[in-house]
Amino acid sequence: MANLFILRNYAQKLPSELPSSILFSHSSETLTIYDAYPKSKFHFLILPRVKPESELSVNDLESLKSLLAGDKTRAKQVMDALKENADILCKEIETEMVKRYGFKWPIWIGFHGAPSMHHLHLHVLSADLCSEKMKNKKHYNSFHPKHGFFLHMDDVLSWFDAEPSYFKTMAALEEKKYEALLKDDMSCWKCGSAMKNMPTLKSHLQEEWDKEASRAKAKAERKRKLEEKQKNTESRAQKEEASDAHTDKKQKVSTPEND
Amino acid sequence: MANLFILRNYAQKLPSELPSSILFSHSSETLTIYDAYPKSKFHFLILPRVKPESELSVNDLESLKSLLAGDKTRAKQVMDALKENADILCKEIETEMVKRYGFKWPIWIGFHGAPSMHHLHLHVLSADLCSEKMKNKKHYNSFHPKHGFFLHMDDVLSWFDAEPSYFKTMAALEEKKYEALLKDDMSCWKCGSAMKNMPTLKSHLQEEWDKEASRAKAKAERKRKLEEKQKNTESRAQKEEASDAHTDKKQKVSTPEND
DNA sequence: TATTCCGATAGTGAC
DNA sequence: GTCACTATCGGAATGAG
Repeated sequence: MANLFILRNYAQKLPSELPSSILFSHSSETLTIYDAYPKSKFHFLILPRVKPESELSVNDLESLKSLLAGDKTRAKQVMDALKENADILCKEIETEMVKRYGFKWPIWIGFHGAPSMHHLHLHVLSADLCSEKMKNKKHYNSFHPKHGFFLHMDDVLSWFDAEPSYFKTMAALEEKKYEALLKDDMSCWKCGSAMKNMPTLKSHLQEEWDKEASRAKAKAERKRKLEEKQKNTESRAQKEEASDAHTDKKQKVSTPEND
Repeated sequence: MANLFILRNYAQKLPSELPSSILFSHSSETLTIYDAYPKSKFHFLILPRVKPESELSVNDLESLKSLLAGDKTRAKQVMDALKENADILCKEIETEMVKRYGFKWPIWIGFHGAPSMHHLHLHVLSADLCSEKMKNKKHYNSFHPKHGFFLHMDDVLSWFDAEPSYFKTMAALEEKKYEALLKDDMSCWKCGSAMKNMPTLKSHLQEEWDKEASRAKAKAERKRKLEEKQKNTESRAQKEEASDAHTDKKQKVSTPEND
């Protein structure tokens, strides 16, 4: 992504004009592309498409800031379209999580408070931040879910329902304020412990994810065994039913609790 | 030189205890060693030896600052011994310059205003600052002959003959003041032009030395030819003398001027 | 906060 | 200002038309 305007470029094209190595999917209002430098195991961008017939110009769609500075109703329509497609994307990511890793884990959906690249883009990425492309503090802090630079979609949507003065304050999106956040010391987004450099952070994040994977897989294994047991019980019950049709010992098995 | 006390260690040993890879020569009062990380084509250190019978302790010899803070007469004796051996060393370096490079160039003799290594050490180095070991700004500024951090021996000796108040001021050698000099922007010690980074500086210094070498060799060549011509003239004169003994056309040939 | 390249800068550990 | 190692920080170029 040497070109700061490449997203704007994509957003003005027809889906058929974009290679499948870039475009993952599309809707009438949005394009979903692979982030060229994924900062998590799964990382996509959803862009609002630039349409000649739309009342929103390419300049309105420059960024979250420019969008929120314009007509609020039209802004909300763009946000809703992005949100809708993010939710669809999440389901697809989850399917792929199970296929590749055997379990699901959370997904974050949000914007950067002070993006570098032109054209509004919604980040949809898995909650791990484990990636070779995660190379420096700015990368990391920009996706830390509690640090303030990463603006969760649901939080941004809530601004629309708040007091107009609050909306106005949040929508100002002062670059300086957000840029400063990127220089802060790093901490693990999961356990909160201080991380003094990138190598340490990256090892730690890998460990956190490995723990998460172990837990999830153990849970999946318990569930599988329980279901197997239930199945046996059912088939035994069926045999018993067949041989002793006047009794019914079948009972519902509750799903194991989260741990 | 991972050990900050290694010079003190050397200074307390007998010359016979030091390997020839470290010790170049010695006198009753001094040791001349090879700088382990030469910042010029020739770079030596002269250390005052620590002697049990001396009135100067190892602490007096800790640094130029500590030496000048003590008895002035004894300090002057140490300085004179260092100076005497530096002058001898210079002659030996010059001989080696001619042997290796075919010409001589200046040699700097002086102290660092704020040394890191313990035990007083006088730097004797050729005026080029061309060396693989010259790696950063601090290295360079610490030997720049006009920057202030490098204290030329003759200047330091002149303090002894100045007003006591001036001696006291200069002898204070405030570390903070000298350390600050090392952070200044770099400039060529020869032509004064600004040098914005080390690679640029090092190429430039190499060019300066190459020019100097060309000039010196051209000069040496002119001298050689002139001497040859003189020799021919002489031998012709001898022949003429032999054949015509009553005339004397021999005349002195002046050394060519510096350019 | 697009990446990448280059180089300066900063902290550490050395025995 | 000892070195060597690691990592961070800081500027500049970048590509396309």
